[in-house]
Amino acid sequence: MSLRHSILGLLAIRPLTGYEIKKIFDETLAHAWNAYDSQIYPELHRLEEQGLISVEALTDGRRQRRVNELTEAGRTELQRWFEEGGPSNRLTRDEFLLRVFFFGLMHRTEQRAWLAQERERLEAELAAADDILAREAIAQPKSARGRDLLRWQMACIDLHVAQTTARLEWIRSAEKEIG
Amino acid sequence: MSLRHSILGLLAIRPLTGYEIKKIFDETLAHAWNAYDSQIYPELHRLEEQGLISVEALTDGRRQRRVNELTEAGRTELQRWFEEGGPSNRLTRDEFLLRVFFFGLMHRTEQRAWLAQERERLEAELAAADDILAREAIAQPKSARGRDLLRWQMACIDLHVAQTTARLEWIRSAEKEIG
DNA sequence: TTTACCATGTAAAGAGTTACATGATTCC
DNA sequence: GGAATCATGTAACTCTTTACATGGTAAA
Repeated sequence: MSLRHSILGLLAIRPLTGYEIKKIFDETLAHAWNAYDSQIYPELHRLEEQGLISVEALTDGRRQRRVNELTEAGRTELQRWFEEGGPSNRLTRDEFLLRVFFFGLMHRTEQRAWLAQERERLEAELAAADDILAREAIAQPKSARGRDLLRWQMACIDLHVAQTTARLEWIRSAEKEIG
Repeated sequence: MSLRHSILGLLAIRPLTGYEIKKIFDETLAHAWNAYDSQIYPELHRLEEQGLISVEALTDGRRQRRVNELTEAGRTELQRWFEEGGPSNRLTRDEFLLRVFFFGLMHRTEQRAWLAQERERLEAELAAADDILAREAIAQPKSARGRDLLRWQMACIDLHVAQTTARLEWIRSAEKEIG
């Protein structure tokens, strides 16, 4: 149930609409967790039903928005998640590694084509991550809390960058080896 | 549909029973892909229905085994997967990174406890990977094909180790920073 | 005889993906 | 007037997880 906690976590920072949540998922949180609208909106309704968030339905002019805010019960649940620490027993599922595992079954040309494609994809991903890091580097949150939050959010992207870089280097050396 | 292709890939090496497939998943392939028995057995039945594998039901004594073998159609499908290269649009879902993202919301003690727990988990994982690598290093496949297959399988684990090491180093530096 | 391993599944619930559906507002 | 963005959803399907269920064989 990490979708649930990723939403509760965002709402612990400030109240948000479903649309804003999706934007944060796509822009910043994408390196750690992401979800489709069609998963987010129903989950918000479930959270409301269970009293973990409260919703204020606004109608500015004729446009409707639902602002979601964490309740005390929601804050408690988030805290529980932090404390549980979680065994995180999830089985690994990584299509990239799966293809590498079966690389010996592929033809040389297929190997080359796939490596080149993945290299380009990862390079683009790294560039996008660098953009975010550069943009946030000039952000000057006013509160100490804001600084602390941002610092770890950036650390999360840093780690993702480090892992992606390891993968990219693996690709480059594999490309050299194959020739 | 990567479960399907991970199974077809294994059967391209040699015919296997569901039980053997699960063992390979757990021992070697676990670094790339894994699945529960309850997912593997039904998938084998679907693959048979669709003619991608053929099954020989054996009864040694009173014990039953179903040996699964790739058909020509199965080999074609696997080849299609290799060629398609795949956009692999999957959204990222990494509970580790998710927790890091929200680290600023956690208390110092929770941060410390969680980092220590994850560090131990990853250290154990690395040790297990090293075991496999050491075991396979002394394996001497007879055919050139066998050597090539094994080489990339080990490369897959190497990459997983590199990524895990990056994560572990991040944890260690985070632990130092928190104090 | 009991433990570890071999061997195969079903059922129900939960999570994620794709496709469909609608309409308002803002900026060029 | 059209494109981009704001804004919220439902339905159907697929994939994954957890729990349940059964029985054989080999070695200590």
